[in-house]
Amino acid sequence: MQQRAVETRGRILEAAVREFSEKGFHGARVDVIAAEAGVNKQRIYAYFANKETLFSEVIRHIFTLIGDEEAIFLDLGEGDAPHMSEILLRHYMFFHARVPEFWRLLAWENLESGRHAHVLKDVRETVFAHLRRIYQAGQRRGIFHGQVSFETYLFILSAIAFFYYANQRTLSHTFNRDLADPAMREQVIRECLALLTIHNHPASTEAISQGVSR
Amino acid sequence: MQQRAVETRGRILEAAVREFSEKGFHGARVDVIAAEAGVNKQRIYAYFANKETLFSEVIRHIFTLIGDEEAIFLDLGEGDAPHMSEILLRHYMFFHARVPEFWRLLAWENLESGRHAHVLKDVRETVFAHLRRIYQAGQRRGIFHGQVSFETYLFILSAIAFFYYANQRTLSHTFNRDLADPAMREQVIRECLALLTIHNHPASTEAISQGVSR
DNA sequence: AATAAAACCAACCAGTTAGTTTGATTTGTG
DNA sequence: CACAAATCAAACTAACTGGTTGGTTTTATT
Repeated sequence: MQQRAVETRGRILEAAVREFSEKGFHGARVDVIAAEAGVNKQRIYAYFANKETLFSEVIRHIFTLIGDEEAIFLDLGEGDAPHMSEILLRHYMFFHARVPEFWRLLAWENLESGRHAHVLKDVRETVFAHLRRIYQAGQRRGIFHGQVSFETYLFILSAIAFFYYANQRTLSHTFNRDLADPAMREQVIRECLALLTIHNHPASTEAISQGVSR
Repeated sequence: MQQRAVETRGRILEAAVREFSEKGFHGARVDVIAAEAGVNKQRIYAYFANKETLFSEVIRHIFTLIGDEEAIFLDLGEGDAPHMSEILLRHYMFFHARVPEFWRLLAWENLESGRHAHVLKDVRETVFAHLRRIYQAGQRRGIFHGQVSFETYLFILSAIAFFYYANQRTLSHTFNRDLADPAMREQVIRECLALLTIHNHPASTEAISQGVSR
């Protein structure tokens, strides 16, 4: 495959990510992807067997991306346990804001088929194993709840970040608050961290949620 | 409209709820809805202007349902504050398990358009106002965090329940746990409640998450 | 029994869409 | 330059799908 062909294939994939994440598998149009990529429709079928294969590649592409970005967590050590919740929550919140294609495709995927769940697992395994060790060390030091497993802990953090974006429209309406506003997001992050942090002295809680410089 | 017609319209709506919640607006097929309702396709257009109107009715129907079921919270009083988190979390977890059409349609709606957000707001306003009063009274008694608003509190509970179901496939895979198993669900509920409850004595946390008879 | 609403049957229409084909043109490389 | 890979243009097919139509049958009501 020549360099030019590689680039064309790449442009198709990028356009497909946008189209599929916006409208899902059934709503997406192959002709739109071709137009958006500035490419002849025929080229799509030159590089991808059919619409479904293209969709699979899109999922694989975007699921790999979150795995790659999570790699920075490998730099964390046991000493980072006290502010690990904040680091993780901010990472996911910002990631979802920066790459809305991810949470959208994840949502579509869970609604429409769920055939690509294994991809997500594969790209995250290593980092999660690393984080689990830090968490368990933190548990022994009393930073994290003894009865709350690492899985549940990470589940809650993921749930907060995902739900904040995946239900932004309905939430903004229901609570009469504009969740798209960064200031609002900052407030929610602080409050969530306050709720998830163990406070040894329940009376004084001013120290928390002041943010950690990164 | 005769009684028979009312029933036919009802059967169409029920079939439409199933079809739309399974496949979303674009994936759903009018012919399938007709077949599932055991009704002639023509009847659909006798009672609903078009596919989009039918979809709106479906959303309205299912959004009203959650509002109706939340009405039992009106029986709660300030004395229930200590176990309010448990009552709410269990309610939403069980509701999502019993009526998967709700979280699915909510997810579709947020992905596909978001035009019906106001419906959800309208049906929940009254109950939420009631719960807010209990929450704020609880805050004054130290049961809930002083810095965490009622909105954020309810947001987290909703996020946990929604995410647990909306991402069940990917989560089960990633964490190597079968979230469809009721025992697993029970464990997650307990751990989440442990994480969300204020513990005055961080060392002893056995007392919590033993469940509250309802 | 008469009437009208409700429902059925089945063909049909028009627009859409994934995927193909044919043939011409451009571009990079030996 | 010569050749092959890459791309374009545009028409085409076959299946699908939302919605309609015309004529017939069933069912409830008076």
